Amino acid sequence: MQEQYNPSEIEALVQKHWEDKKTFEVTEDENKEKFYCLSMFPYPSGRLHMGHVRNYTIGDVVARYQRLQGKNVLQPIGWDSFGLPAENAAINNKTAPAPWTYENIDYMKNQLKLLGFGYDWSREIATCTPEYYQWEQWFFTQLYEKGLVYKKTASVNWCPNDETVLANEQVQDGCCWRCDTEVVQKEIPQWFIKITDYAEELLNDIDKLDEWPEQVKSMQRNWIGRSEGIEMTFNVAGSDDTFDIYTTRPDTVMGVTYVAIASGHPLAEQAAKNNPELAAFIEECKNVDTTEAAMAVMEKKGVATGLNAVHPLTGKEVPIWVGNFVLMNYGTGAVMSVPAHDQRDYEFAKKYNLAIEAVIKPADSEVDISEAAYTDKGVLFNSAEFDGLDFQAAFDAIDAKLTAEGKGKRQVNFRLRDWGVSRQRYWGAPIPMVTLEDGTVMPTPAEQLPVILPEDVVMDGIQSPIKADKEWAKTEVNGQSALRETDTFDTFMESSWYYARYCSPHADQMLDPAKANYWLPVDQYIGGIEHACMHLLYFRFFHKLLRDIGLVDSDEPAKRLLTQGMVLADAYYYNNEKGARVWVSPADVTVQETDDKGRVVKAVDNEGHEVVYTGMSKMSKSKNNGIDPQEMVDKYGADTVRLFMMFAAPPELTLEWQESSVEGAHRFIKRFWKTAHDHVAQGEVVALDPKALDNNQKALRRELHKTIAKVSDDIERRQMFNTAIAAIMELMNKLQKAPSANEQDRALMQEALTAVTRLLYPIIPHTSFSLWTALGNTTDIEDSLWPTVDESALVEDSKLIIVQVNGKLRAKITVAADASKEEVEALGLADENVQKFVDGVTVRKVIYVPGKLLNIVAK
RNA sequence: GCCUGAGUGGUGGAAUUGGUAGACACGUCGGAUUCAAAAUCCGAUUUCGAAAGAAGUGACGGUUCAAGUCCGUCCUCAGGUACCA
Repeated sequence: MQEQYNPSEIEALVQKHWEDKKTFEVTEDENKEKFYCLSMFPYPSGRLHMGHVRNYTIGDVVARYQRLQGKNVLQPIGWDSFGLPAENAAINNKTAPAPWTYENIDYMKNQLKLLGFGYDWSREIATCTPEYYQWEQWFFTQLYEKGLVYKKTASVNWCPNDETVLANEQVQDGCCWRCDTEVVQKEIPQWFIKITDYAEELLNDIDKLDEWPEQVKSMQRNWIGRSEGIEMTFNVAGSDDTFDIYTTRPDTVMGVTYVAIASGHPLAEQAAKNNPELAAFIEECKNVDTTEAAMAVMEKKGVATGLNAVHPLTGKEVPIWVGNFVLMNYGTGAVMSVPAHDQRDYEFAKKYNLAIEAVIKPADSEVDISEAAYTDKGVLFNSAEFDGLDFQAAFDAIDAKLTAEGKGKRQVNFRLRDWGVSRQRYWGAPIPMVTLEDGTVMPTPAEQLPVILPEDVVMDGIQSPIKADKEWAKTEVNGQSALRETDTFDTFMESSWYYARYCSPHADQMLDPAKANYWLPVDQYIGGIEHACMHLLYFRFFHKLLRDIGLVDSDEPAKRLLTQGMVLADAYYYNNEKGARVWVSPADVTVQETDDKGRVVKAVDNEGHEVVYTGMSKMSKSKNNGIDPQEMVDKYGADTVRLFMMFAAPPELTLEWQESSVEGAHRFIKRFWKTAHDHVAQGEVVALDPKALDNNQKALRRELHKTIAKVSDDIERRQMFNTAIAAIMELMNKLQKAPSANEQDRALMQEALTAVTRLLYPIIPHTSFSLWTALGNTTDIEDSLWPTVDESALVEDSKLIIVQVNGKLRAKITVAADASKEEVEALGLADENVQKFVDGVTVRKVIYVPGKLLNIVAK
């Protein structure tokens, strides 16, 4: 054994051993308990950043821990390799997305290997290969046959200058990020999958996810957003036209003073024919940013159509307005407005001088709507026969009346919308649909799958190469000439089923059900909290689709979920001559001035541009603030980086990146190495005889076994790797100072070091692998078992009791472990310092928490 | 705007079920070792105070023998907000 800790040498040797021995390649084994540990696969953006290191280290810690529990552990990895950044990089670097992506995969794969993650590389998949996406195309055609796929028009961001569709991320302050032209909305036909058919099940099954964080479950419940309400029909006065609205507050319906419809509503278009002001407003609405956040904060505007609607209950006429806040694609494209009891309607009514009629008041007072709407539930008034009813009674009565008159019905609605999967981009899986000469739209026939995406293309930055090349779409189906769909899938499609493909990555079908059912569901899934709603919902949805097509047995894809907090870093940009933002890596920025709170006021980059500081944000390609771990790995070794990352914070917490304490992690490993070396250098040890230990040795052994218990609990149940490491550090601090004078001292040290080596193995596997052998073990540490707690070593004969007077700490006393309340109370009251505080006052009450605390209440 | 989190020393964080606030580290300061330095080792380190003690977990209020933890109102930051992944 070498005296000096030399990480680069150790890590290369151990990694080669794993590779030669195929240590982490696994097959189905019915004789062993399986454990499927999965970290969300990376987008191959170029280099790993600290968010990846965190994600994959957590996964590797869990996988290696479970392996030492004797389980058959599957830990696969792959690449979520379609997506927008590849197109941008291709344009900037004058290459094509495919070679850029494959180069990144090669580079990042090597980085993952250098970090020593125990992946089964034989299962590696890249979603941009036809071997993968062909099954997604096949699956989509199956969903089409089942009636779960349909086409409708939906709006996209359109840059009129570049004549291209922009992602939300590519729109900044309403303008194109490349040319700063104002972006408009354009309606185009797109494919949708009916996730809403599964809304109820997706919502109900959240209750089965008892090992998912409450945070995620709560976010998903709200995202799905089940509501109970009433859909009712309004007639247009003086015409046969009708339109529907949905409300969750039917109790307020008697207070409707106007209705608002979307600019794209047929009634609006009709009314605009003879109304230039309205026509202009509808045109203006086309430029409204339709993202939810923008819609919520924008100025609410409207124009009257001149039409009136007939109130379905009162028969009174109320004006129909076009509102920029109503969208044709969501709900019915029309909303009823009750300004007295809805704040948005209230502000709108005030602005345009529309009537405000209160119909709800608190149960025991009058309602005041002079300043704002009264939005609480209450009791109806000014509501004819419904006066005096509360929310639920009014709901039922109004429902009954509308139903009886055929003007409305009770309905459950979801906030969740169907999943639009069409993208007008090149670097994605082609959507396997064709349009025949006669206009028939149908799935690509099975024998023509996969629809291969050509990789040898030139990106002009404007149009997708498969749209630009008019020949690409031409094909023949059923003896007719036909045109292929040139849109590609949303990349969330690929990431929705990769976990299942890993179980049989080379199967010549979507997945091999026997293998999938052996490994699934995933036992531990790990990924960023930013995926709480979208990816994690699509992932659950796809599992149910796979189940309903007969490929898997289970209802949910993952038993346990750990959502890691994001790694944030400072982000800076400057505007180039075109007005577009250029993001600068924080590594290239010098801060010149900060305010009194330490916030950055002035900073410049290496090229002298004054840059704008936007605060801490998620490490990402788009903001160019990812910190590459490579430099740290080169300097300190993978084990130090892993240890540092796990020690820095608990996994769920957001981590604001700073490199300062990496030295401490490195020092710890060096001390661990030296302690082991010094011990081994003293030669042979005898067997430990617990009965022969003196009190100091017993105390040290108790610390050891307490640490084993704590570390096991911290890793398995709590998933708090930082406190597991802190506990090991505390133990090591004691071991370093432990004597080695006699045989039992050394036997105890041997027991401790072989235990600590395994406790640290999940976190610093290379170092532990080497020390395990150095400590005289003849098999690999991967084939050993996790240390067990010797309960007899934990027995204590005395306990420390905290003594408080009126809740304030006044003494700490040591009592026999089996002391009664009375004994502890007597000892506590007898304490000199306690006496000082109870002297001259009456003891009113004594609270005793057994084995822990005594609180004397005195006045 | 809405949904979901977070806020504790100079810094990262600990306090697991309401029971010693600041574990474990980083940094800083002092010391040992050294011709000197690096590395290493030892000690101190929430604030005020000589001490006794007091104050203290984003702000304000409440519940309790006891609150970082529970309740209410608010502030700040982060994530998501359906085409970044």
